[in-house]
Amino acid sequence: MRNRLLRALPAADFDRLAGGIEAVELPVRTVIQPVDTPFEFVTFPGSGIASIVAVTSDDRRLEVGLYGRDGMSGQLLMLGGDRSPHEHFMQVAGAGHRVRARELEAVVEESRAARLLLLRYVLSFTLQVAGTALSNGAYTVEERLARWLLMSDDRLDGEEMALTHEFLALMLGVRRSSVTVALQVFEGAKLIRARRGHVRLLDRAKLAEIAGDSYGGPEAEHQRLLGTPI
Amino acid sequence: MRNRLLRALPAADFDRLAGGIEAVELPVRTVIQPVDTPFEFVTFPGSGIASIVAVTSDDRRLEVGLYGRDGMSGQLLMLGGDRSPHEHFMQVAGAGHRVRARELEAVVEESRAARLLLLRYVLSFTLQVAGTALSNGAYTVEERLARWLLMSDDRLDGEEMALTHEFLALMLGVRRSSVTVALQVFEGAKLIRARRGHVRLLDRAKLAEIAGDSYGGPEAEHQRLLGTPI
DNA sequence: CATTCAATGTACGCTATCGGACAGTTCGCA
DNA sequence: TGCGAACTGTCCGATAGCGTACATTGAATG
Repeated sequence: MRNRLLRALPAADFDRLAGGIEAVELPVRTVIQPVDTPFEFVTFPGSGIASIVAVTSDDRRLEVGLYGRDGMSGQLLMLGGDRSPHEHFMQVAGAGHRVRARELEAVVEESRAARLLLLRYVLSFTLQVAGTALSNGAYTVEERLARWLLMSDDRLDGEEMALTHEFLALMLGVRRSSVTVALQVFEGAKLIRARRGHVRLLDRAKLAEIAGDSYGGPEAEHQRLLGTPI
Repeated sequence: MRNRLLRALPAADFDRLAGGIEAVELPVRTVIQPVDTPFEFVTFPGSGIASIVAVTSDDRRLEVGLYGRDGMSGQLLMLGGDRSPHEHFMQVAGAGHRVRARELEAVVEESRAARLLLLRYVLSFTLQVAGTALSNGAYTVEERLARWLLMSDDRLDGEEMALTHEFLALMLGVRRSSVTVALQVFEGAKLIRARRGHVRLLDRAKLAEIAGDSYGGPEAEHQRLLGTPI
């Protein structure tokens, strides 16, 4: 059980949930939560990365947030919602656990500690989304790409990530070739090592320098509020 | 008392708060909530518009969200936070009420109904922020400006809004003259009436057409979840 | 009523990014 | 082992929006 939220849940609450917890494989492109569909399960990844993507009616897509072992799919459930206008899908393959939304709701209803824990996660998530709004509005493609790589790396312990330029472009809402060029710049500066369909970070510090204020704020707040790094 | 959240609060909870509720004037540029400062009050505007702005270390500013009589300043308080990395300030002057953060926390702690109400507002707010991320990443200045005007107008019942191009540019993270030009286009098409420091919407339907999917989704969800228009 | 300053209109060259196309490369599968 | 599909590199003209500067207008104030 590698998901940080499940691990941080008070033992009594965890035990109450335990019977309903189900291990799941999360291959790349798995849709964890379809658009505007009533919540059935809440998924807690233990590894891999899930993207939350807004879809426009002319079928453009843009990432508004992401999570891995630090989060879960039911952010809006915690706020009293029953569905999400965004799609959640696995951007980097992984595995995790899931629980029926109703069961989690029941536990959270009764346990103040569980509620506070998950709401603090939702807080951290909200800051991340605000950070995405800022990035998209005020930073260049290169800066935004650096931010994205750092955020993903945070959730993967420096593992190599299986990602194509095409996917990255989708996430950032830019052309595929803009990503290609930016990655070349990073590789030229030995900040990353890129191979067909794979990226590994080599120099987080320099990437953070490039990302500037688009990276770091929400992450620091997460650490402060949840008491653990992402 | 025109704030929708205060009005929707169960009578018993409202009465518990009532002693601590204080009427406040909210002139333009009033800072309702300074950056990274522990919450002291939660402000419920009854009129006017508050902007939530992210500030970078090189002092660029960009709006991530806004609220008026539909919202309150303590979004993060409801999630267990004690401060916000964003600045809240009045973009259009108004008036409202405020309560000590502790008092609101105490009421929410004990009243499930109050908690659910305010969390549903936070949900709606989160969708708005995600909408800002989408707008900033995937829409043109004209589309984003149309969205902003509509969102503001929603909170002002068609009143004229006192706004300069400079302020609008700040909100959208674009040049002042880009706003000037876009407003001219709108005025030329008789969608708005602009005078020095003032804008009034004349044709919401056409503006919504221009804004496209950048406007409407979060607003519809708000209606569905809170049971009232914004 | 004159003055001053904020707000607005406009112009110009510049840059990032787009949209789209195409060729080369690598991978997995037949 | 060879083929086809997916991925990556590169290039082109087009364009939205930038940065900056300056002129004009209107409102408020002495």
